[in-house]
Parts: sequence; structure tokens; C-alpha cells
Amino acid sequence: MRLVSASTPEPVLEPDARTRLGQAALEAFASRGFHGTTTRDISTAAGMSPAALYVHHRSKEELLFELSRLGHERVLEVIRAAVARSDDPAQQLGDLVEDFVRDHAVAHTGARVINYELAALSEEHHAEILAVRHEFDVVVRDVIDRGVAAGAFATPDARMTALAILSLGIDVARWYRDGGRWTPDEVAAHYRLLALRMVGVAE
Amino acid sequence: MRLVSASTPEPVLEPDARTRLGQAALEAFASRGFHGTTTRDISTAAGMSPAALYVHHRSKEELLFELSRLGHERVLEVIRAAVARSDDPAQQLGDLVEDFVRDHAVAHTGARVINYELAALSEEHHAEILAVRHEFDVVVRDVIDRGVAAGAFATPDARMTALAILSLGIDVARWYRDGGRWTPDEVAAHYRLLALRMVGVAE
DNA sequence: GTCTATAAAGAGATAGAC
DNA sequence: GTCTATCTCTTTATAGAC
Repeated sequence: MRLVSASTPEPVLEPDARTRLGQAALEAFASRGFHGTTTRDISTAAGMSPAALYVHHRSKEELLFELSRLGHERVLEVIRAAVARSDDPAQQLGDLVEDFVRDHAVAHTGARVINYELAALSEEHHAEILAVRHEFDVVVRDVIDRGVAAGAFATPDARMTALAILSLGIDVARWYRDGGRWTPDEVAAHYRLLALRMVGVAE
Repeated sequence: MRLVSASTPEPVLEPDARTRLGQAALEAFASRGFHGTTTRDISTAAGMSPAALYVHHRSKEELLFELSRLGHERVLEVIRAAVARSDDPAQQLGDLVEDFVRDHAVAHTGARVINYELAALSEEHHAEILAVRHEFDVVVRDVIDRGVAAGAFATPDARMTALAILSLGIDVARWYRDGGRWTPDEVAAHYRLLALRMVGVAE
């Protein structure tokens, strides 16, 4: 499923049916939740009949799962790429937070779905997603552990601090609105500072 | 609606019907969301027939609204009481965060409902709840503003920092589990430190 | 205040034509 | 691959007996 226009030579004005369904579902799930969204909501928003959804997806739940899986894997790539750009823990943590937060602000629609609709997944799908989310924790905790080991960071509980730093970014998906008081870049820059202070780095 | 046992002389083993409905609804809304919960789920969990719900509540939405309103007003009282215990901004912010976070961990069921089911409210009810939530922001921002004015805090954006500090506590409702790695007191104490660091207070 | 029974609408998913 | 039509079950809410 493509959620953005493909980078094909010809300009794509109308995404294909599968993509339109994915976009429509993402927006509906984000604003009304999985159980507050009907398959008719999705198919109508995608410009199709209710039956068309089942040509492209086995069920409403499987559509949510696909969106959630793609979203999680994309975010994991964002934070891994941020960490890979440096060897300095403070730089790594700062970049990670800045990119994670900016992403949650820019892509707040998708971020709401991946963070707040987990309970609607089947047990098997839920478990598969939790494995990816566990990687988020591991990446952040690892950066903090190395900062502490290097004497750059100081925290009484690296694990809880990692969780709190991720919390900051996740909650951005809950409150961020397009056209609000701050741009994604402004939030990202401020949260970078906050996260570094949380691990005891004075600027 | 009473959500805890009343302080009457005689021991109350079975709460009254209205209270049982409220408790059942709170737990169901917290775990499956408003739209994922049926009125049968609620009435059955409360030990009643589906029709009994409508003797005590006009609709499912009004039941959610009452739970949300009571929950918000209780939390507002928690943070106002914390601020009232001192005149020192650092002490006030520390107490506020500690009490807010502990409350969100202990009462995570109710906290999930008040923080994540707002979209299910009617427009009028939603607006009424947002007014209470605005007070949360005002209280925290005011403490930070006074800390900055007194030279105790340093932050490039008091408003965003206030939002981020509330975010930390709110997200506790999302991830906290009973019997998990930390007690509510442990989370609260650690988050107090994190919040003070966020405003530039070195311990 | 609680029940049984049910009305009325909405929901997920499928059949079969084109 | 999309449609119309519809099946079947679920859901909110109410009527009326006790």
C-alpha cells in the first residue's frame, strides 16, 4: 500500500484504489477511532462502494493492521537513521528526539493510529506490532545507556527516562494540530532541548 | 455518581446500581474505547439488563460525559491542591508533577477515558470538557512563568514546556500497567526530577 | 427500579452481474 | 475491479409488565 504518491515518471493525480482506501482509513481511524469508523465511511471517502473495500483487504481489522505495521516500520527507520548519523550520545539523542517529534507532528494522523488504536488489533497482530514498539525502547535506552557510560548523561533510571522521552514524542500525536501555534520544526527543536535536559545535559 | 465507596458508617459491599454502571462503563471505555463498548457490555458487567442503563443515564454518550466531567474536575483539584501547598515555584512544580503523575498511574483506568475518549463526546459536552482541560494548562504555565520571573527556571518557551510536562503525565495513562516494573510512587518521583530538569533546575 | 421483548437503524461482509 | 443488492448480526434505545 502506498500512502504517498509513487515516484513514477508520470504525475499521479489520482492514487490507485488500494492507496485511496488506505488514506481514507488512516484519516477516519485517526479522527474517530477504529470502532467509530465504518467500512462505509472508508469506502465512501475513497470514492468507492462498500463492497470494493473487500477486493483490496480481507477485513477492516486487516486494513488497520497493515496501516499500523507500515507506520511502525517507518518510524523505526526514522529513529534508527537519526542514531546512525553520529557516534556522540548527546548528538544521537538530540537527533533522535528531534526527528521523532517532528515526524509525530507532521504525520500526526498516522501517528494517532499507530499509538492509540493498538487495542483494536487481533491478538496475533497486536503481538507483532508490540515487537516493533519494543525496538523503539531498545534504541532509545541504548543511546541513554551509552551516554551514561561515557559520563555525558546522568539519570537515576535510564529505562524510565527512555520511556518518558518517547512519551513526549508520542503525546505530540495526540495534541498537535495543523495550523496551530507551532510548526513541527519548532516543537522538534524545543523537545530536543527538553530531552537533553532530562538526561542531565546542560546546554 | 460515586466511583468509590461512600464514607457511610455501614460497610458497603455492593455499590448501588448507578455506581456499578459508572464503574463498569469506565473500565469498558478504558479498555475498548467508547465505540468499542456496547451498552450491553456495560449493563451486563454491572449485573443488570440492557434496559436498566437507561433508568440511570439518558444515553451512552451522557454516561461518558459524566465520567469525563467528574474525572477532569477531580484531576484539576489534584493539581490545584499541589500548587497551593507552597509558594516556591520549584516546590510547586515538583509537587504538581508528582501528584499528577501518581494520579495518572494509580487511576490509569479513569485517566485513559478522560484523555483518550474526548472525540466521542457531543460537541457541547466536548467544549465543556475542553474548558476544564484549559485550566490544567493555565495552572502549569502559571507556575512556570513565576519560576522564570523569579530566576529559578529557564526555558525558551514556557507555554510549550508546560504542555510537554503535562504530556509526560498524560502518557502515563497510556502505558502504565498494574503490577508492572514500577509503582506509581516510583514513577511520580522520577518524573518530578525530569520535570524540574526540563525547566532548568539542577538538583 | 428492574425485567422481557422488541422496534429501528447500523454494521461487517458476501453474492453475483457487468 | 467495481457495482447493486442483500444477508445476517449487532446495536441503541424504548414499551410495558411486574
